[in-house]
Amino acid sequence: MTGQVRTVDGRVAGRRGQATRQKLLDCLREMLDTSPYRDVKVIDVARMAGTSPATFYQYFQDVESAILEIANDMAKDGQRLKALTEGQGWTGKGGYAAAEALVDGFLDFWREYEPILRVVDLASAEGDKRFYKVRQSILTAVTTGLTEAIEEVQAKGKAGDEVAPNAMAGTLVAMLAAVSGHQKGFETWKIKMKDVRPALSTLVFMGITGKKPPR
Amino acid sequence: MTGQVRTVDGRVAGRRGQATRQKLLDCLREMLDTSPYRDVKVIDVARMAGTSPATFYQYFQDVESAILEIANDMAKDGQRLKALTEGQGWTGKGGYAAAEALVDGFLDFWREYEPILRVVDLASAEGDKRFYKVRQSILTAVTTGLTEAIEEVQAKGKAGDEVAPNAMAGTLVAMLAAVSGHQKGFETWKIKMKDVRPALSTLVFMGITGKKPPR
DNA sequence: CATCCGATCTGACTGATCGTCAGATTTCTG
DNA sequence: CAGAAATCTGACGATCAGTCAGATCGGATG
Repeated sequence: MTGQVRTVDGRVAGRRGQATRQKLLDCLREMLDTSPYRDVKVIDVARMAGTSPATFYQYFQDVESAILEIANDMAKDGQRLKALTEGQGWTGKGGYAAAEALVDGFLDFWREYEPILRVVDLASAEGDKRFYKVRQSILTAVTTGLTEAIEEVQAKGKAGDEVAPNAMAGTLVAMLAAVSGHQKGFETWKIKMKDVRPALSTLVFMGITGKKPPR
Repeated sequence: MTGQVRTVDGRVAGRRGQATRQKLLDCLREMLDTSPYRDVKVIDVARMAGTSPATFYQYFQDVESAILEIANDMAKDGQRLKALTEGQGWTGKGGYAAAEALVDGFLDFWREYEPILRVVDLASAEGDKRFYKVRQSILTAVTTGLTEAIEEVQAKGKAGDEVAPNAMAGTLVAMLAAVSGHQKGFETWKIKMKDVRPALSTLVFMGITGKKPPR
């Protein structure tokens, strides 16, 4: 799957090439930490990496492609979120703990990759399928996990015509992603993340079980 | 508040000037509908408006400032969302209907201003205070409305140490904004908006009342 | 209607970045 | 160390940002 690293013109990159490429990616990521996406210039990234713009274009089609690369690595790391939906039952006290773990996992993950996820979100919303795919690869795992959990709960209960499990799961995941992506915003405002965590956990729990969490 | 329209160098714009300015804003908005934010060029906007780049810079500092202008108009329109949290009680069947109305209001609003909201979201997350303020002016009204609703419900009930009302409200609003902003994404995927609406309404209702909605 | 004047627009320019390519430089191989 | 392969870069044409002085427009005046 993860084929060898190649240059734009298809040659396989050697040791030195890989190092340069990686350095460019690192610098790009740092750049995104500090500058608005719209203002990230190839020339700045190259300068920071101590190389020339031409070198950048040897390894990447354009800035977007390079970010996509970083995003792919991130998505690989993101697969660990999947585990947070599996294994434990979702009812009762253990269920609420599971909800809390899921929430914390999201918050941490988003905090770590915040600038990249911003770009991924934008590009996805703008219809770029490559980025949409990356975003989905992170969210899908969690969404399907939650979908199964909801289906299980609904099967157990007398279950009338409930909310569609996958819609509820998708909504919960979108909520988690959104709040995670605006952590700074919340804190700049009058809302403490300390209070947001239980709010999220409660909504996740209620979305899955349909009940108020136990105290 | 809404002072006269001024050029960059402080002169008050007359009829012709206002028309030109508006045309530029319209073209910019159309541009954002079709091109990625990062690719929107002043020169293209000017060309589309049948004028020259120099004219653009007569009315706007840069592309961001112009978008901010559009965003401000949008925010003004967005104040109508406030009404959706007021007036009706949130308990029982009427409460669920209110939740549905709120959800629909959000979905419609976001659909209408999608490309602008994308940029507002990004710029806010990137720390641009001007855009953050616009975003807040839309969300705050709704958030405070919901906060009051939750406080009211909690006061009525025996209310132990519940979730912080403003955190819950902020979370619900973030959820609504997120899902609204990814409507296309949901549909491209396997989730129907037809199913998402009740999921959202249910979460809103449960977040406020702590109970499952009545059937 | 001719003239004038402020409002408005634009051609033209400088500087910055993009994206490319041929050729220089470095590293590897034997 | 020579030769080949890999890697890097200076330099270039094209595009866009942003500025300014001067051209044009449109209404007011006599």
